Amino acid sequence: MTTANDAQISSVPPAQMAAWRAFLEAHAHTTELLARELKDSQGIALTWYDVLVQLHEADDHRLRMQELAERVLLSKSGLTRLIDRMERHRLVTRSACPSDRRGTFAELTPEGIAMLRRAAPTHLRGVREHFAELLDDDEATILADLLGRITRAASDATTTDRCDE
Amino acid sequence: MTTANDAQISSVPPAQMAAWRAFLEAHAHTTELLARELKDSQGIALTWYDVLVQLHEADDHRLRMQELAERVLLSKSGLTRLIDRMERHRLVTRSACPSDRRGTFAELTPEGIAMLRRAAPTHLRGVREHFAELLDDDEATILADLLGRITRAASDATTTDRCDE
DNA sequence: CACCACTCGTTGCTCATGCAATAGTCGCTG
DNA sequence: CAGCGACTATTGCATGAGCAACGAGTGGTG
Repeated sequence: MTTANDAQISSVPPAQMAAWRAFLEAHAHTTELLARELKDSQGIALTWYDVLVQLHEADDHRLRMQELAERVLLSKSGLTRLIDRMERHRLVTRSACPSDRRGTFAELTPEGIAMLRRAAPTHLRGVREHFAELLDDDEATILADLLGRITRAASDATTTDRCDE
Repeated sequence: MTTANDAQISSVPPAQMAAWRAFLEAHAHTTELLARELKDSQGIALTWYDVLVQLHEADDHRLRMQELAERVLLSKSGLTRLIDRMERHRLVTRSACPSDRRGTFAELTPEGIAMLRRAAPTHLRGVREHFAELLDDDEATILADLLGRITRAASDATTTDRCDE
């Protein structure tokens, strides 16, 4: 396509490629470790914990399904089943949205709050031990900045590529 | 609830917590984007591409199942099925290991190599566009260093916690 | 050389997730 | 105010992945 096919193949500079691989490895290993620690200590999956946190941070401890799906980085249907399972375990409940009858709220139950309180120390200890303690404040700030830049670019690409791709 | 509990709950400093969330978001968005680009252009999943790359980099374009599983960050059984599917598509073949009759090699076929050549430009363009171009060389080096540190700590924790947990 | 603990890869099972299609609802426009 | 396009959540379906159990094979020890 261009003068050299090889130029295209080697088009990611070595330092950036190393960073990319380090990024993938770090994510896989840390999340696997955190997921296992949480499962072993409380018997719940990381996705469940994430739902509990998001709901806890929301007004009235509840969110619309769509909004929650975006926050926990899951598809709508994926969230529907996840909330099904958590509802069976009494950690959340569904309730109708009065102002829009299409809408459904997922809301934290007292049991859900209790579970969050039990799980949080385990999870936060894990994040601290396997991530936070390895970074000083400056490094953490730099990291958040770099990764925020990457997220924004990816989000832009996702929203715009309906048109320009 | 109490001062002690709060201390535990807030035990990850803000800068590090922000970095952690940025880390999770960046990973979710970039991998989803890259996976979709690869699927749209070549019809293959990111895991397939990863297998092709790992085999291509290996001596004789082949690896033992176990070794390959570790490199593509998948469980043994997960890799078994993945190689099943790729074998059906003629991208890889299995062959016996002569020196250890328990062992199996997964080996790249010519079709596999061809697929890799077709997919690589798409994927590398994606990595460049959505990741590499957003970092200068110094930033990439810093990032690889920080994340490498995190990976090493997680790997250590994974291998040692059979004993100390 | 007989045994035994370990390793390797596969299989059965279960769970988790995304896509496409669907039913119900909303609100705008003619 | 009737109708239509857009949106909300759920469902059917197919795929993907891990855990535990298994059968075959290996290598070290008595």
